[in-house]
Amino acid sequence: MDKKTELMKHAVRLFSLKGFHQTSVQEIADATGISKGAFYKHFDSKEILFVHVLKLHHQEIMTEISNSQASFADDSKDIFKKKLAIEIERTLSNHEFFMMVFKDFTLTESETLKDVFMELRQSTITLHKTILLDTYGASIDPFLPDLVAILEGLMQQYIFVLVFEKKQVSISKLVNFITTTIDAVVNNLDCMEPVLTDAYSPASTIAEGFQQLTKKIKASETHQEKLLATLELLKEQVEQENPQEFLIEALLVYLKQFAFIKNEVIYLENFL
Amino acid sequence: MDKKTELMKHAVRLFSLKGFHQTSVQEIADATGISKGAFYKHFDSKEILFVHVLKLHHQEIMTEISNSQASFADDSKDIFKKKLAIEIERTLSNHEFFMMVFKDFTLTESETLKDVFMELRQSTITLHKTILLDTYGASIDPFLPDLVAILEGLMQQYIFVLVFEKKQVSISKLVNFITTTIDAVVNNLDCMEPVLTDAYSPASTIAEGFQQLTKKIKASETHQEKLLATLELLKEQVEQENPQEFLIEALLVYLKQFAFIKNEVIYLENFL
DNA sequence: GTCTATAGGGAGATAGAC
DNA sequence: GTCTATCTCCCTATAGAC
Repeated sequence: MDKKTELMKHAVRLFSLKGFHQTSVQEIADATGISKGAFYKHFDSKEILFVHVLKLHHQEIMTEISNSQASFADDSKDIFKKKLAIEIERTLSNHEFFMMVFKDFTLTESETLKDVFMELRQSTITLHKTILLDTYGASIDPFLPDLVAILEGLMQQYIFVLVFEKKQVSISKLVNFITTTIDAVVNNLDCMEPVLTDAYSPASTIAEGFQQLTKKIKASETHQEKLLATLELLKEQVEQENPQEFLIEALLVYLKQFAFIKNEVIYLENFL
Repeated sequence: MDKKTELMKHAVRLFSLKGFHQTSVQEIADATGISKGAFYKHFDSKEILFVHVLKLHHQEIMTEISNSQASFADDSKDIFKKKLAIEIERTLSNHEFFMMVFKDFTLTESETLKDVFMELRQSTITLHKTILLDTYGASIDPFLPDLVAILEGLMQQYIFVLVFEKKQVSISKLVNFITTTIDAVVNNLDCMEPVLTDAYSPASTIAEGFQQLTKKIKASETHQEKLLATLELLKEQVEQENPQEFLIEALLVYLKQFAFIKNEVIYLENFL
């Protein structure tokens, strides 16, 4: 194999593993078994190497999609699906590379930052689950993870496009569009099969809700004991055979007073 | 204002501007008007400062959504829309900060890398426009940019979720889900108003198609002159009052033989 | 709390011999 | 083409005086 290709192969691996900035030319050279000085005989800079890698990846996907052959039985929608499948498969099989952006950003060394990201992400997902349930009712339950994915995918993509293309659109127009899109999907759920079935069951959902609340309360600085005791009592009641409804309600109202856990409480409430 | 808050404010601005890794503690200290040494009396490390900033941002959005008041006339869908609007507005108003991930990744100094990203992105969008048109027909035209956004948003989000939650799902199931989702949206377009109306017109689309092709051909190394001449002839024919259809067709077939511009040619073909 | 000075460690890129 | 040695620069974080 060509030394240039070999360098690129090792670069992809290292970039994927540690991110672009966190990978030094020295490491790439070491992995390939040449010196740093020799590296610069092949590529003028680390950045140019990266550009080559990027273009190669892109070209490979494009070529494969162009060359995908339709069989005679395929209608236009089958072809559509085939092309999507190629793009998704290819991206997934190089997913480390495409996730490099985040690797580069989150210093993988520190676990702290990763934990923070996870925590914030979980909190956002809970929020979205809650507002979807409140709006479309409990019948969407089996599709909840998928609908969250759709909602978040749409929001992120539109924000991205608006920022990058520097477009000005009215937020209300955008919100209406997204809502109508989700309406259309929800109305069509009968014909669909969920993709993100995370071993979904009411029991596990309730447990998850309690767990999140406990975590959040423990992470806070105020009223820890009081809130944990409340939560414990609530758990007892919920698990009892003859729960006292008024007590559960009262405890929920009480918990909701604390703004920093309000979303989590509302989420839990949906399943009780 | 508290020095700690002041440091955070300047940090946000600088991180947004240059990315996390590209911003040094020295710069943050300078902006705040203190020395680097003093910085470390307030935050143990640059990373901890960043964690504080992240959490603050998140908390602000969450609090605002929790506190959003519904008026009496609001039904559940109005509330849904209000909450989405808050989230989108807030994210957009801090968009520099949320785009930091990319700032951090793409070295803003070098224009080369930015250009490459743009070029690849454009090429991907063209591909998606093409396959959407091929599948759903020319009637979706006014919604094309929106449908591309939906398609790309869905694909990216699912790839992200699958990778991050380390889930295994069959690609064909996912592809079916995405396709059915888009079906539902397309069937519902009558009730919708496009958001991304990029001064859309057939004429400008054709011009855009030609421009992309020219660019791509000029960027390549082989058959430049031949292909440019073909393109020029095609342009002439298209702009003529009585175009010779067989010639246009022949030229398109000829151009499509060159794999590296095949997608762009097919895209252009849709509008001729 | 704030400063200056400095430790201590990479990084990207080049020079020049072989 | 490949090596070693080196230049130059910038970084995070700390030490110690005030």
